[in-house]
Amino acid sequence: MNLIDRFQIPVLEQIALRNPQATSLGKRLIENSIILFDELGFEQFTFKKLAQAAATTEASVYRYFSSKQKLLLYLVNWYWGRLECRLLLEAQAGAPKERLETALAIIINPNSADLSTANERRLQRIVIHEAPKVLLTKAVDNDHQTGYHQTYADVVNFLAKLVLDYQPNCNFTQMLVTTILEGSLQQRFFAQHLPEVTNCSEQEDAVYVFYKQLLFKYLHHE
Amino acid sequence: MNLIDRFQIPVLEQIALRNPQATSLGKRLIENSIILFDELGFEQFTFKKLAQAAATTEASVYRYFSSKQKLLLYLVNWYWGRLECRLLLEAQAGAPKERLETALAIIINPNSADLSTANERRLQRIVIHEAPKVLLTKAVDNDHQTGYHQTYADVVNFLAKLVLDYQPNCNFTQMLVTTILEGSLQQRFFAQHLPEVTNCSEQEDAVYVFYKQLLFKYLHHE
DNA sequence: AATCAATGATAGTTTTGCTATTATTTTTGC
DNA sequence: GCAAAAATAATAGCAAAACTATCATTGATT
Repeated sequence: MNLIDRFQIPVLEQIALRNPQATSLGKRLIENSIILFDELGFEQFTFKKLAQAAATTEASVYRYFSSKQKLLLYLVNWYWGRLECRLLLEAQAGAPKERLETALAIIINPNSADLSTANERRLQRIVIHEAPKVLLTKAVDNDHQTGYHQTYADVVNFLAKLVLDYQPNCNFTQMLVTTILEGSLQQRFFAQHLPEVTNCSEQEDAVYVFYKQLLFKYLHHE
Repeated sequence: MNLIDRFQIPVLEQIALRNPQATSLGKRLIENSIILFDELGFEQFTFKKLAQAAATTEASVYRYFSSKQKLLLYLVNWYWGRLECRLLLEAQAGAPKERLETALAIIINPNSADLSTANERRLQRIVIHEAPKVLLTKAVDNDHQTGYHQTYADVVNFLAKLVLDYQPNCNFTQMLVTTILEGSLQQRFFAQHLPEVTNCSEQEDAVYVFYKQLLFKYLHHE
């Protein structure tokens, strides 16, 4: 077990009814839900299909997650949690500018270490395609109060701190960070599905180049 | 009937089974769906509830829209179509910089003319909260091929042209435009529901100030 | 007056999301 | 190693949502 897998993400235990990482069935559910969410999308995904894929029953799935929304929320939090972990490990040393560049690379670069496995790549696709569906809900205020979006907020605030270390005069730190964070994910979607509204081919990493320019040009002018 | 209401949005007729603007029932459906999508959200919205609100039957609703996804797509296209119309009317004259500033104000400013009615404000909230749910779907490639997202692409490309008029050396025009377009909508959501990841209060228009800075700082450096 | 399109009224189907119950297996404490 | 407890399987069932179908009625057109 490597460092990143030992990183605890506190939110996760609140979202699930019981810890899926602790049992063999639980792990099977997570594995298969990542595959199914990726392949079917949120709308076509059902607990019945998940149960079938994980060789269990619908009722058993409900003992781990009270709804498919919660399950997706669990996966999304896992993504942000691991990203936060990588940021803490890799973007803590060096000069402010260097740390900011490292952080940006971690957030945006698709060729980085944590996308090395098929599941990690699936997980990022899930975040890109499905995450808004558990954020843009009438339940968002309750969810947020319960802490279900705290990991995301933590990532934003970690990055905001890096920005302020580099450029203490920056006025709209969080807006800058979320613009880059959300924008870079969105560009990947556009690149694949609405190519005429973006100018990034997925190979040469135009997304990284653009957002790096955007970030540093904005900060240099302050 | 003012100028903007006479502007034809070609996509709309393809999305609906029959033109809802042409009949009294159709208009009632549109009116009430705007209210209901806004108040219930996409998930809780049903054709049964819409039928009840518009004093008709579920079957009749299905004669106008084949699904609630299509109805939402219709409303979202309407939003972008009207925005495109305003851009064409108001951002065509003057120096490139001036036109770009006007366009930005049209896109971002919530106090502008087209948000004067309650329904227009509802429509913008719907675009903010619900639009991703008909974009981030497994049907997106089909939808896009059918032209269901063309109005959005048109808006993006209109803005991209303004950017290029102002700064012909800009490399990532579309990425810049979508970043601002999507970002500014998202900030309104954050402001209301996850205030700690943004720094805009909704009153003094920080969103406009920030994205204007971001845009022009990026372009001046080219 | 006859016709045709739009709407109303009603019913029915399938799927999803979820709950409940009981049986069986597995784990845990002693 | 055994009893108790917990987890899971197996199965059934319900309410609502998302449609589809049918036929009667109204209302506009010519």
